[in-house]
Amino acid sequence: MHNLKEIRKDFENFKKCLEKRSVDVDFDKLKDLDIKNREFIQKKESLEKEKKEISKSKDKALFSKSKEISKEIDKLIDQQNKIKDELDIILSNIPNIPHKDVPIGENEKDNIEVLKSGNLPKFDFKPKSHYELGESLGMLDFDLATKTTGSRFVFVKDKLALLERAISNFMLDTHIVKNGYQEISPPLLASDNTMFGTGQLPKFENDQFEIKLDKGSDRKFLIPTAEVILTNIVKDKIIDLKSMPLRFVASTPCFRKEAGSYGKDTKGMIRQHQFYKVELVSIVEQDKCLDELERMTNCAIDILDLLELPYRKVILCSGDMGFSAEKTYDIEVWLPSENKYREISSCSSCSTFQAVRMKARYKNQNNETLYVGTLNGSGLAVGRTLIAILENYQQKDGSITVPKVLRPYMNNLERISVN
RNA sequence: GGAGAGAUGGCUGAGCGGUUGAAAGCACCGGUCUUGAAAACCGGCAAAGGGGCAACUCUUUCCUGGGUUCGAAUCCCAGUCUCUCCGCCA
Repeated sequence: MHNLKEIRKDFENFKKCLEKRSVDVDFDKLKDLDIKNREFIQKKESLEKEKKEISKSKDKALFSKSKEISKEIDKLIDQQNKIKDELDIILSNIPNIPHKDVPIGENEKDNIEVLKSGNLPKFDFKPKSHYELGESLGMLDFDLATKTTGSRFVFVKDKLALLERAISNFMLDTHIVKNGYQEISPPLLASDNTMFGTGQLPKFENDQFEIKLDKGSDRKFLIPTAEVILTNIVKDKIIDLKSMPLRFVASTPCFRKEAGSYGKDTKGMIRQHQFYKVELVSIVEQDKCLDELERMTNCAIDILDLLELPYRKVILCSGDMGFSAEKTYDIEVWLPSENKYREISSCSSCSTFQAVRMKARYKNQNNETLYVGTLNGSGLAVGRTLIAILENYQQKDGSITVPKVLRPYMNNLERISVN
């Protein structure tokens, strides 16, 4: 969420910055509401002052007047709240402003490749897709998931289940030991307030799975990514400067309705309602966001290097970025069956956008209270890593060679083949 | 499910109708002292919002929402959350 004070300073510039994201915002209304809001505040405060003085004077002759003022104040508060609510609705639906480094564009076609690494595998046969491989091994079962649950779910069985677990553990260990992240095993449900903090609510409610608890308390949602719950660790806090940066890693299932993507990637496990992901979150001083983004992206890339998978890194254009991001790198892994790169990680700096929503702050050297910077990135998507390994390490007979770094996590298994 | 206790500033923790935005301690920042550090001593230190170019100033805030009162952290009602004990489940 944007800071109204900042917007007010240079309203035209704010408008211009958001043009890059091609969003539909009623700027005139925003400006108008802000002015009205402040008018009401001023009126209210002057009455409050008057009332306070009567109370201090303890002059009985003025007590009845004080009562009248109270009524007037109530009216003003009512009116002011209505305006404030309208203002907040508009404000909470405005996305973050792209950083100046971000290329301007409309969609993924305008993203710019900044790095390419690894050798594409050469096959003397036609490479199969991950679902063909998994099904013929008898270790990916989509039909069974349809029977028990519905579409866009999968049963991962046997050695592929072990592989999935190995991938997750390998990534966690790397980030914890080598990259200095603290491991967290978080709740998989988040309150509506938490979902608001990272920007999933109110705008993207339709993408979320809501859980009904019996008690009439606030709403709960299955987390669409561990980013939500990890970032909100600092919600409503003023963090000690000495404890920053905070770096968290978690491996969790993620749940997404994927509304609006019907018909896309319907085959296989590229796009599922439930998938595992190892997530990285950093909480940093606000001026260190971009440095941390480079660091975080390198942590994600590290995994692909160790797994010896070919990939490229792209910087997302303004139109393709997520709601809360100021700058995003996607890392895409090579998928032989599709003959193209597919997203396996997305690392974003959200500047202070989420911090304002969460009220997450710190005190700097000068004892000023500032909003923190927040970053999140996949390190990596486990399901898609599984896919990438299946496809890139496949053999002519349909077996899969296990990447060297994963073998210690799989009882030194070197090859996955039909039992 | 039954019975209690509680929710106060970055943290711990007093206050229980009228300069209390809130004692004290810790933490933090500045200074004195010291060869340097520590200790000791002195001073500063809540947040949000409004007005002002600024110095500054005003308002709100002691879990949330109502109520009583000229006046509420303090009294009343409702709610949320946390803790302890008993039961239940693993």
